[in-house]
Amino acid sequence: MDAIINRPGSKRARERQNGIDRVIEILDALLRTHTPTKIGDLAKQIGAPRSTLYSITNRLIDAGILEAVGDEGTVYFGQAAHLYGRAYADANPLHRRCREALDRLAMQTNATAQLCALRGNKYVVVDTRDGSGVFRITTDIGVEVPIPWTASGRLLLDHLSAAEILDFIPEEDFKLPDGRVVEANTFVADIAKARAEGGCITNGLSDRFTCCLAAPIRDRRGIAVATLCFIVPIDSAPELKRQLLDRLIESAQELSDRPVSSQ
Amino acid sequence: MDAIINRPGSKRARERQNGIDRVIEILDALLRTHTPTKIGDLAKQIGAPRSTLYSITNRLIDAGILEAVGDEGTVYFGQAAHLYGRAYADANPLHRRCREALDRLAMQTNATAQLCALRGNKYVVVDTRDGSGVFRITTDIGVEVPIPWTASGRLLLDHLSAAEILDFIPEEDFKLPDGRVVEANTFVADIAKARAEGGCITNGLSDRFTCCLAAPIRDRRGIAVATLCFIVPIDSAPELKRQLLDRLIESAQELSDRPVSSQ
DNA sequence: TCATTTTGTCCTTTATAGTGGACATCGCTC
DNA sequence: GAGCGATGTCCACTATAAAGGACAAAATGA
Repeated sequence: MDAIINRPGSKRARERQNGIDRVIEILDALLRTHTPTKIGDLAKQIGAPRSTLYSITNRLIDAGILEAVGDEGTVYFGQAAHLYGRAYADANPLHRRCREALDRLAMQTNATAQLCALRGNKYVVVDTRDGSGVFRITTDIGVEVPIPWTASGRLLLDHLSAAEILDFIPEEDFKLPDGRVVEANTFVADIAKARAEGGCITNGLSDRFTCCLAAPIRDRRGIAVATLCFIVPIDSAPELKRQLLDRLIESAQELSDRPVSSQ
Repeated sequence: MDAIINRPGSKRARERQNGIDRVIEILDALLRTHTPTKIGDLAKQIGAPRSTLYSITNRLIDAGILEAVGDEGTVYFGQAAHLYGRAYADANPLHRRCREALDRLAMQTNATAQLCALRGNKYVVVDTRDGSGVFRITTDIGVEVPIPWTASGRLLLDHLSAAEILDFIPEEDFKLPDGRVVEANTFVADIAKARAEGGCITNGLSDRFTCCLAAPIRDRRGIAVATLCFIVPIDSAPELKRQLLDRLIESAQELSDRPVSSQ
């Protein structure tokens, strides 16, 4: 009722799956894979009979939600999916305003500006504006990333207790891509610190060369529903980082709802 | 096999509908309505039992494909839909290149530049760049418009015979919003003329104040899969219109595949 | 060349999900 | 307060769709 939580990847190995659930599994699998995929591979990935997959994907292709890509038997999202997504982005007031903020931030600073949020128990980039600067190690939109790998992740779990945080994040997500492990206690402390400071800076976390700066966008209740962030080279001057973070915090605050009082 | 045709609105009044078809109906209804809608209204629009709609929409909300909007019982597209759509737009090479072309065109000319295509037997705007000029009577992305109302429509049916064209377009779509009726023969002649000239200009068609300029993007087989267009005030100088159209034609040709030869 | 895997389609079976009611709550208006 | 429509939930029934094979054809590799 009040959770921002939906878990697309919740594993229930029912014997016989509902068609709608299969559709959802297919779409999520394609989003994870992030590349056109063969029907047979899709079937394997979601553990469904091939015959079922053929039947469902053909219907989705007819509807334009999926498209047969190029020459060889692979499918990916179709034009209808694009139209649905644009309808969402155009109608959602917060999203609209965030896009404008991203435009401004990227334009003024030449850094890559991103809008990030939770999807299930992962972090995803929802929108990006690539700065005109050369530096560009950017996560693709929609790709799920373990929460502890990110600065934004340290803000988005703001409202949870230490126990809830550790319960929310899968064990294995604390292992960074380079093999290092984020200590649970350190992570919880990071979150508290980020909350106190109203923003977060991480250096060389998800990869060795990037510094991520993030500030929270909050709803009336004070819960962080999204973050604005910058991606800059790790060797940027500390003063510059501080200055960029301040800019993020300012923008994010403008995008936040007034805490409970008026209305 | 070789048709760009999918008819989202094909009316089959089956007694008992498949869940997946219901999902497609729901998504298309929301796209048509283009606004958050109450479950009961959705049920009426697609002719489904309310109980079914509650069950399906709740599942789609869990998956993030739909979202409960604001306070009062309405639903609309959700964040997952946005992510799917971005995945499509980022992965589709033609779409990527078209976006860049739109950016350039809108930037250089200050006019509103659009990417248009067919969806079933209607015309839709797939993407837009609003020019910095004040003039802005823009169709929303994804909203279906009768083909005869548009300049692009006169290019997108290029490859059909007169009979096929008239068979493809619903009778009632020839009636313009102001009550005038586009003569079938005139329309077919318009298409031939547009094909010969490699572009199309319409004045005051879908509304009294706008002039639409369009040029076709073709695949290997020479079929127009999309169009680039400009929206300008109807009283713009003819030389300007001509100049803008030439620019469109040039860009559209660069985006077109080489006609069958190499490869 | 033959062996092996993958692909796309088709068919039968049976668990199940979409129906179409009923029902209790609301929020209206008169 | 009565009358009315809309809302959200629940339940039993049965048409149907997901399943799980089988099959031919195409692709792959040895």
